[in-house]
This record gives sequence, C-alpha cells and structure tokens, in this order.
Amino acid sequence: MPKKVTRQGLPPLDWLKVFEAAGRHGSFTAAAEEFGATQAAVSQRIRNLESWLGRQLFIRSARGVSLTVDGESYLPLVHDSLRALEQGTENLFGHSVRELRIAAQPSHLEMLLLPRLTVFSENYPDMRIVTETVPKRQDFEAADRALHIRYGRGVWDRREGVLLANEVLQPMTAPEHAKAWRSLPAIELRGERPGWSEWARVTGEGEPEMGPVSVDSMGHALRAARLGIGVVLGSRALASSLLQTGQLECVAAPELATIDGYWMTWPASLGKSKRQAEVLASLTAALQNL
Amino acid sequence: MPKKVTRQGLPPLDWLKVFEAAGRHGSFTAAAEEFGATQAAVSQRIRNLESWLGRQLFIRSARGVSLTVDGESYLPLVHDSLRALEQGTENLFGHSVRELRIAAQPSHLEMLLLPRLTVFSENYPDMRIVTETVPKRQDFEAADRALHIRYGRGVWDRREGVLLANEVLQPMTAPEHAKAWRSLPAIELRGERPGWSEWARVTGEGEPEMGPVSVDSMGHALRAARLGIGVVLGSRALASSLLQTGQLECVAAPELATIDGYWMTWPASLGKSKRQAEVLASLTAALQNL
DNA sequence: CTTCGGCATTAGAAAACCTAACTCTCAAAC
DNA sequence: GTTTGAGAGTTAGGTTTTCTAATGCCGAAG
Repeated sequence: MPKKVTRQGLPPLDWLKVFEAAGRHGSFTAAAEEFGATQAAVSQRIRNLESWLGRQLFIRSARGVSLTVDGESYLPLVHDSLRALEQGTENLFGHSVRELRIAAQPSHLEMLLLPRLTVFSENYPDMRIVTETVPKRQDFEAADRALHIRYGRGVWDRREGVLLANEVLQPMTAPEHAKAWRSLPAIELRGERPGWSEWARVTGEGEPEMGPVSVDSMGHALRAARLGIGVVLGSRALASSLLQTGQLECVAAPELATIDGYWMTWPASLGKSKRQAEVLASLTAALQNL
Repeated sequence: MPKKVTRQGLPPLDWLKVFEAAGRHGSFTAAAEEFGATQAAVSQRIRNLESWLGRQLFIRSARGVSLTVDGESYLPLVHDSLRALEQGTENLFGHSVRELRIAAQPSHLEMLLLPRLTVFSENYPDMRIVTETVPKRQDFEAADRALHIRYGRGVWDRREGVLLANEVLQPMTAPEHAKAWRSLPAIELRGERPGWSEWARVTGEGEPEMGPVSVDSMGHALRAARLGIGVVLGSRALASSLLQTGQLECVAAPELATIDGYWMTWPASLGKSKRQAEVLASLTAALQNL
C-alpha cells in the first residue's frame, strides 16, 4: 500500500539542493539567502532530509552549523551530481533559458526598450537580451517565438500581451523653441498616427504652418524636432527618455489621446513556468515605467 | 526582484525524476505507474519542465510519446546523475533507510511479529527487518533507537506508540480436549498477568484444579497446552496464530479482559517524514490485524 | 550577565501539486 | 468507413507541501 513511491532510494531532490548550499556555506542563513528564502525554510528542509535519511547531517551550535561525518561524506556526491546536472543543462538549454529575444521596429528598440533595459538587467544580471530588428510590419511573423514590442490595438493571434502605454500625441520642440513654438514650421509625419489636422480638429487649436520636412517614422520626426527643425506631434511614450533628459520639451498645448498603444506580446507557450512569468513581469514593469 | 531563485540554472529537480522515468519508458502512463501517480500528474510535470527549459522534450502522438532530439540528449545526463545520487545515497544511508530494527521479548517476536510479517513484507519488499531479542524488561533501554513491541499500559518516555491489542485472557486447550476441558489440570502461569483465581473471581466460574506444571512465560504456557498437558489461561493476542491454524482452541468459557495490552513504540524522532510514517502505518496495520 | 548572531519551532498563509473527469486524436480492427 | 480503445491533453478544485513571520532558545563574545 505504499502510495507515493517517488523512486525507491531517492529522497525528494529539491531537499538536496538546500543541503548542498547549506553544506557549502556552513550556514543555514547564508543558504537561505542564496535561495531568496527564509532561514526557517532551510531549517525545515534539512530536518526533513535528515529525517528521511535517518541520520543527522549537521551539528547545530549557537554559532552556526557544521557537517557531521555523514554529512561530510554525502556533500561531495550531492555537490558533484548537482554540478553535473547544472552544467549539462546549461550546455544543452542555456541559450533558451537565459536568452530573451525581443523583436521590434528599430525606433521602438531604441526609444522604448533600451532606455529602460538597465532596470531589468539589474534584476536579472545574466539574462541575455537579444534584439531582432523588424524593418516592416509583416516581418513580425517570422519572429513568432520572440517577444514583440509593437504599435497597435492589442489583438494578435496565439499571443498573450500587455499594454505598455497608450499613445498620446503632443506638440514637442527643442527646449530653446518651446516658448515660441507657434512660429516654427510643423514637421509632417506620415503613417497611421493622426496628424496635425486631426489634432487641430479635436483640440480646436489652430493648425500650424506645415514646414518642408516630411518623415515616415516617429523616430526621425523626434530627431528632427530635437535639431530645431520644427515642431512635431510627438509620442509621449517614444519621446519619454528625450523629454526626461531635456533634449525635447512639450510645448504648452493640448494633447491628443488615441486608442492605439504600445504592446508587448509573447507566444502563449511562454510564461507558463513560474520563472518565466517572473522574468516577463519584471520586463513588463520596467517597460511600463512611463 | 527575482524572488525564488532556487539555484541559477537548475530546474526543480523533482521534475527531472519524472522526465527520466518517462523517457526511460517512452510513456507517460508507464512513468505514472512507476510513481504511483496519475498520468495527468506526469503530463503536467513534463510540461512544466519543457516550459522551464524553453524546449520540447517529447513528441506527442496518439500512440504514445517519443523523445525529441533535445530530450534524447538530455536523458543520459539526467539518468546518470540520478543514478549516481541514488547509488551514493544507498551506499551511505541504505542501512538506516531500508532497515527496521524491532526489539521485543523472544515470545513476542515469535508469536506477534513473525506470523504477521509477510503482510508487511509484501508491501515493502526491500525493507529489512532486524529483530533484537530482549531477554529482560530493562534491556529495552539499550535498544532505544529501535521499535519496541512490549506488554504494558502504554506509557513510555520520549516514545510514541500505538496499542496493538488489549490483553484478553481465555481458557485454551489442544483441540481434542476442548470439550472436556474441565477434567484437565490447569497450567499455572506466574508473572504479571491475572491468574486462574482472578479469572474465577471475576467471571464467577469455578476455579479449575491446578496441575503440576507451572511456567513463567505465556509462550511456554501455550506450548504446554498445545501438547495436551492441560488448560491454560491464554492470551488471545499471542495465541492468535495458534488458534487460527487450529493448534489451540478456546474452550466454551468466559474471557477476562485486562487494561494492559501489547504496544508498539518508537523514538519520537522517527516517523517524522512521510515515508517513515507510511512504513510505520503499514507495520502497525499488519500487527493490529487481530 | 547582557547582547547578539544564528538555529528551532510554530501556526497560519501561500503555493505547488495531484486527481478526477473530461476531451481529443490517431491507429487498428471490424 | 465506422467503431473502438489506448494514450495524452486540459481543467477545476481539493489536498498536501512548503513558506513565512513571529517568537523562543542557546551559547559565545563583549
């Protein structure tokens, strides 16, 4: 009637991870820190293991713990076995485990991702971020196993996703022209975003004089504005880091909110394990941070 | 903010046990049986592992599963590592893990334990039972790490225990004399148990004629009765297997219940782990079985 | 003889896990 | 071409395990 025979002769292996760490450090507290858990958790797991084996592995004293003879004999075996597993796992799956592929248009990579990446990297120092530049919309399909950062309404097949920020457009210029922006020529941005005339219509403002410059990407538009070429109807989200560093400035004029936004999406198969979910959550948090 | 970093680069190891079994069998169902769990449990753990690693390990088809290239590469590593751990654990701790030391008086070992041991051994085929004969009461203290089977009222220091059976005394003879037992001489049993006079007092029966034989252990008394030497005030519990095989027979006379009983006890440190608790429960069940 | 670092212990909360019941798919048998 | 059956996937919900937070305890160092 023995019900949960895991495998004859092997204790629950996760206890061994803890034993190994505790033995290596000679301290339950240190081991607990290594795992990001509490000292009590380590204490209990060790006790379980000792109980399972029917022998003490540690000698407890007020100043810390030290291994018993049994523990001393057991540690190398456990250490080596775990090391072998870790090493082999790393060799075979290391790439997929510690690599995050992110596909996006070049300007999104530059203006949304890169400025916020350091926050994430501090939390996950040895996670590699691999970007894949997507020149055109339809090229996203080729990168269907990667994370996507893209502009739209948040409906994509077979993908989960979160909204990073809604698109909010507002006139922006180089700081030195912010006061007298009305005298600047407007920069035209072609594409799916509402333009100056829509802005004028919705806000009731007068439409500014169009200048000679017309670009087809928000990245170029913002750069042009930064150079003092004119006033641009810029994206709050994309301009965020330029605004924060004072390279651009919002002028005193109403904004135009849209229903579109910047989304991060990933294949539904991702994020199922706790580890991945945490990584995703951390990245999301970093990117949503304004 | 990564909270539960177990150990960078190692998946939860218990998933690997399942992977190894599934890979070995080429079947989730078979693996589930090996663990005494359901197929769904295996399916989920494998999925978790695959998700953690970011790669598929099995190819599912309606007829079963087979390893992918990744799985094929991973299996030997996992197999060997687990094998090494299992082997080493067995070498170091095998004795304490698969050995059950049972201390008791010789007659208890013979009449209580041995007849019921096969039931237990069927459930735990590779558990070694090591008996330690205890000639005298006080010798139990020397075997304080072993299980004890002993007669008394169930109060022992630092030990947990369960009552196997209360002591119930009843006149018994060899089967051929059971009818005419009144004409047989009574066998005297010296010791802590109530004797014939107590039996006569409590039940109101006439006290039988005492014969010439007087013994100091229940084992001897029962053996004497079996040989036709006389009628004995026998212990139901100890005589149980003799009664079942027809070597002894209870006569038609009232029984005498006592408040003493046969107890199994163990050091409080034992039975803390699930595995041990199950083993103990199984042994207890076997011994309580009449 | 007090303090302080480190472990044990506990109850209760949180997470992980398992099972039961169901579905889906394919192959083999009819 | 249907039927059947084995085996895997999927869920929701209950159960077990594990973790945390709080507290107690011990002994070494001041």
